[in-house]
Amino acid sequence: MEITPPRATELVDVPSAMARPTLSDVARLAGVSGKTVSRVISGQHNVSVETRERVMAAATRLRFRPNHLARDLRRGGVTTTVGFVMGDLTNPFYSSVAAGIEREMARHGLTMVIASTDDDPGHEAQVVAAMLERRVRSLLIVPIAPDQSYLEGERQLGTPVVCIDRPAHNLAADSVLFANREGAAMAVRSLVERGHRKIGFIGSSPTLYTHLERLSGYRDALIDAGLRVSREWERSDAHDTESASRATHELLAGEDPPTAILAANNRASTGVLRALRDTVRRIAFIGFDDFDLADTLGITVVAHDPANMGTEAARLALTRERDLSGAPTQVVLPTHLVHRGSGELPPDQSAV
Amino acid sequence: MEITPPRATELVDVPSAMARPTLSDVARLAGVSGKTVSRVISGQHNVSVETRERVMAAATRLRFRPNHLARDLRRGGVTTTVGFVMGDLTNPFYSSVAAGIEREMARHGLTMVIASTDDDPGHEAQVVAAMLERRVRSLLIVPIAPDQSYLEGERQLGTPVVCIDRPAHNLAADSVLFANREGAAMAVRSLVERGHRKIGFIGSSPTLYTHLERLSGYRDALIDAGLRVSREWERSDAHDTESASRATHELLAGEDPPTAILAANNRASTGVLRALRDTVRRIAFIGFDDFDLADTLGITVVAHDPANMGTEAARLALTRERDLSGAPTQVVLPTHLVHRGSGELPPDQSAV
DNA sequence: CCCTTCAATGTCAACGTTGACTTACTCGGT
DNA sequence: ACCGAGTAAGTCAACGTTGACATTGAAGGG
Repeated sequence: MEITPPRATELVDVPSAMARPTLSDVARLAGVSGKTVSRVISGQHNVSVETRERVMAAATRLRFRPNHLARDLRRGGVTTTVGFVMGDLTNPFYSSVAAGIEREMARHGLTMVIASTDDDPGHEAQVVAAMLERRVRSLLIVPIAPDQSYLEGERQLGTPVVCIDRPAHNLAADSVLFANREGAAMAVRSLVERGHRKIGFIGSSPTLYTHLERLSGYRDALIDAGLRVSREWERSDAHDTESASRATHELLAGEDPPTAILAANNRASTGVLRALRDTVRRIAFIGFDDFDLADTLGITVVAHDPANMGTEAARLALTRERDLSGAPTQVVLPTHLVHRGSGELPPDQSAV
Repeated sequence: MEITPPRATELVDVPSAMARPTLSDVARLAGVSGKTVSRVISGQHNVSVETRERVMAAATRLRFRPNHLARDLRRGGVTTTVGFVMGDLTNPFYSSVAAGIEREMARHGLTMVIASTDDDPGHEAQVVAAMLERRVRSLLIVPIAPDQSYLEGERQLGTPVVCIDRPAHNLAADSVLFANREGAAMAVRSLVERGHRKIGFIGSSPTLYTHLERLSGYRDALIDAGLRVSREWERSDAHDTESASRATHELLAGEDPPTAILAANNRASTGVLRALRDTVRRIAFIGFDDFDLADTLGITVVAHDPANMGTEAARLALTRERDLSGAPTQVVLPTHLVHRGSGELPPDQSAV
């Protein structure tokens, strides 16, 4: 008995992956030229109804999907994609910003590409390069590297650059920021009004713009109130929840501990709250950045709208496309104090 | 005195946006052929050192960025981009998944495109189409539409499809899921062990896979313990924080209120916690999905690892690329109970 | 009935890059 | 001096689509 070898057609009939149909495949099946198919799929009107239907039928049958790469290339390399470069997608602050960008861009038929620098300054240029090579039509970035001058050329070459949450270094780019100083100052003033004289500040990094601004606001408000500014009450090394918690413990274990604490960001807040749970003293607390359970927990915060920050950034980018040479715009979004109880506690007498 | 008209060169010298330099521009400046530039920038080795340096210098001078679109097109339309379609980027669960995908893909030199369906089932196909037209090399999706059969063709055309958190409907795709039933059952068993006989369930939607699985786990565990299953204690209409909070209040205001509550997801948890704050009774509580402050607040949860879910999904997609015809893989990631106090409260006697 | 106008469709080249091939040298061995 | 092998470089076409322009035929005006 002979062993029948598989027929060639059998092998051919089970392709692991057939090639995607192109416009020409559709054209052949519909019996028209490629150009006509092009017209149909890009919705031009000068095509007869019968032809249009025939083309549509052929396209559907072949499961044709126009190749956006080819289209963008032909149209001059300007894509319908915008890039967003941020530090850590896990941080709800950034993801809210991303959601705001995504929504606004989607309204304009644009798609968002995300890349994370993992909060590594050395990673920024690399991640940005990957986006530019994909010809994003604009670049929204939360700058982390100490210098963004390398983006000047891109701006000149027609790619709008918008900085989010922090201004760029050595680059005249549009930016969207929060009223950081004023927010921190409001928080301090509110605490002072409740009788606090010793207020701690827990922040992340002395090189970070938002940290510095908020710290300035904090100091200015203390000075304006005629109070003492003390380095002892300022911590700039709370990079994450863990270190913020530790910093809080240390602050409270000091000789002359504060009766109130201001946390410079959401991560720090989480850490401070964890630390405060272990203390019998009732420390007043205000956090910068609102968060999910803050209302439930009665946490007073300096609130703002991160999604709106994304929206505004998207708008700046879209506007900039139309006037590449104009002076950079800086949008400052308001912060406001949301009183929920934790920031309204009076100074704990046992701590004095 | 005559007015000198601006010289043509002056006008030309101030272009609002000059065209991006191409490979040929670099070639011209370096005095070599385009192909040689191509070799240099794509790191091929058969180029002399001097030529390479000359080309690099020219490229730098012109701020040349290779056009990835053109490259991908020439190379056969397979890009270095993967698509992630999810419901709401604001939900920390999804953003953690996204972070996991992004990280794993970045390790392989791939970029992630994100699009949100805004939890609108009708939006899914549209968003997916946009990605496929951009020729993402694989598609990771949190399915929301009642039917994904429209993706079968894409799979056949060589685009891996991986479903995240929920399986697809009418589509043989790889998927990554959590052990939902088991997680919910564990939570119930733990509550029963502490003496609870009446346990409430607050979930989001009777059409949602995770909801149904978790509800099944809850019911099964009750039945296994010989306890009564009552529709009165099950709520399937807590779509957001607000409604979860309301549902909790209603549950507790009932004739025979539960002494413990299981929330089916992080949004529901937030709502339940808000509602419980307004109650004098001490209700035991367990939430599905871990969250930032859960440890600080002493909230017992059914925990899992969303970032890992993203990582696994990315791996499935990468594996699938190499064997498009194999049977679908289903990865089930473990859930485990994290005891923190809220779930270990005994039944409140005043509530009996 | 011819000429214009316009709608429907087609032809061709180009977007920027790279794979397949070819060409021009150089070098070592005999 | 000659050949084969190897290295460095170049030529050309093609990826899938669309803009510019050309062609066809029918309708409408005089």
